[in-house]
Amino acid sequence: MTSPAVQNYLKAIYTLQENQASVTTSALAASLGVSAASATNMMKKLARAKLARRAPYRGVQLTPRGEKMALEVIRHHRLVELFLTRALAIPWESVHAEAEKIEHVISEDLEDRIAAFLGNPTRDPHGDPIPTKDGRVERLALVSLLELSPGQSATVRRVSDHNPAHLRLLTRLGLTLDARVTVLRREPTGGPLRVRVANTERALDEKLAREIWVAPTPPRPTRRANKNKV
Amino acid sequence: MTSPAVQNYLKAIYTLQENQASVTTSALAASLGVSAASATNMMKKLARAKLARRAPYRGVQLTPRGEKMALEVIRHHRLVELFLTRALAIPWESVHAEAEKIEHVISEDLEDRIAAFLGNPTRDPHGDPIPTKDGRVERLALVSLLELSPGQSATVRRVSDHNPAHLRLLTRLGLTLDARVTVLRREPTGGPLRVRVANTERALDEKLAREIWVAPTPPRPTRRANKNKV
DNA sequence: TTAAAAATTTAGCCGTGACTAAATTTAGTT
DNA sequence: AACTAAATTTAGTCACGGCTAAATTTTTAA
Ligand SMILES: [Mn+2]
Ligand SMILES: [Mn+2]
Ligand SMILES: [Mn+2]
Ligand SMILES: [Mn+2]
Repeated sequence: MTSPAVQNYLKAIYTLQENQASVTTSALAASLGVSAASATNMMKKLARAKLARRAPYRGVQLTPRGEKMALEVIRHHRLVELFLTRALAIPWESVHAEAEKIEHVISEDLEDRIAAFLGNPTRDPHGDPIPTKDGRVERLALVSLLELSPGQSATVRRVSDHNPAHLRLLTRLGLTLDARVTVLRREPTGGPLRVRVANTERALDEKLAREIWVAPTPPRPTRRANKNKV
Repeated sequence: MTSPAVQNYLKAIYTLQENQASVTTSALAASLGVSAASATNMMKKLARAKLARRAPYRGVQLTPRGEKMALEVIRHHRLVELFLTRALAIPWESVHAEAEKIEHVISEDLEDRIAAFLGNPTRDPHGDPIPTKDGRVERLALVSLLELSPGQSATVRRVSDHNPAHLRLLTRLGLTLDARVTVLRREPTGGPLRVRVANTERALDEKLAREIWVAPTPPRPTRRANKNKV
């Protein structure tokens, strides 16, 4: 019923809304690689369809209906990604591009079968949460690796999936999901981040480090009380 | 590069060419559920693109390039069908509709991985041959079950995949691929065909029987020479 | 052979989702 | 407060792939 174009706009708005409450024409246009005029057009269309609210010159916000539809597409996307890695052993840097197309064409029935096959998973291959069928998403409380201070340890929980080259690099560095990483030091502004992964010291480009999301390990307890783990 | 619409027309022309050398505007339009005017338009476009030759009022024929492209889409379709049955146990009556959409969006790389996963199969779940990557298709020498004379036995090798209800019925009747079937008798014109499958007598609608393609079993050898099997 | 019927093409239109260029509004200076 | 720069919207266009209605060609039947 809704076209791939509409689905892509909804998805993009949803994602951009994680940072800004209202999504700006130029942000949306940039995110989709489309002219500002095209974005304006579609924003109006979404508003007409009650999928978004729009204030001219002020951007759009998804309505509950729009958000639900965005989450449905995102669910398709992430299920397909995970399915491709699981069923065909496709590397994590390649699944995004395929899912970007397949997400628009699978039926609800196929979605359900894929989800069942995967055991109703909650995370995609890059650590992104998979929305439930009724449109609920876990909100991950993670920090970028870049935000850790020297000495802090953390576990990799999510990585950006948009740049295949980055993902290949992360694989080579051992920075895959659930990997333990310790920040050693930060070189001068804009310089690389030095970290230790699997007992090897690595230098991470700031751009790359920003795409790695981690759960910090609580600071090593001081002396007594060593067994307060759950 | 080529749109889903173009791919669907190429596929339809290819399929219709199995019967008529030149594909007629109305046949094409009917096969795609589109107006004759729309078919004419696209036929011109395909001719312009050198994917088909066209003589006004006389129909179209695929060029070698057009045929190659048609076979590529058909390969995608049949690989996807088989993959869905194998990887997700989706019943054979449901895979066609899904494949009809997915065929247009998978990359060459994904195609290759699916083919490898399936062990480079040569038949889809309905017995249709899967074209090779370089565009070769096996031409099956089968006859419709309807054409057998009473007493003849045969093996089911291919069934039409377009009608899910028919496929479900065939499953219930045991008329799946490689099933042995014997024609008992034909009721008066238009009447059902009586057959035996798995030691049960069944009545098949003419319409249904026409969609079942079989390899006839050579007539029972007379007396001597009973072991000439390979 | 000719008239009627059927098939095909042409003409003109529409919605979708892009685009560029121009107009307008908003945001940031001095 | 007034300009200027940046962002956004409007206006107008395009390709695509549909459609209907009318014109034309081919086929069939009288
Ligand atoms: Mn869904
Ligand atoms: Mn992705
Ligand atoms: Mn291919
Ligand atoms: Mn099929």
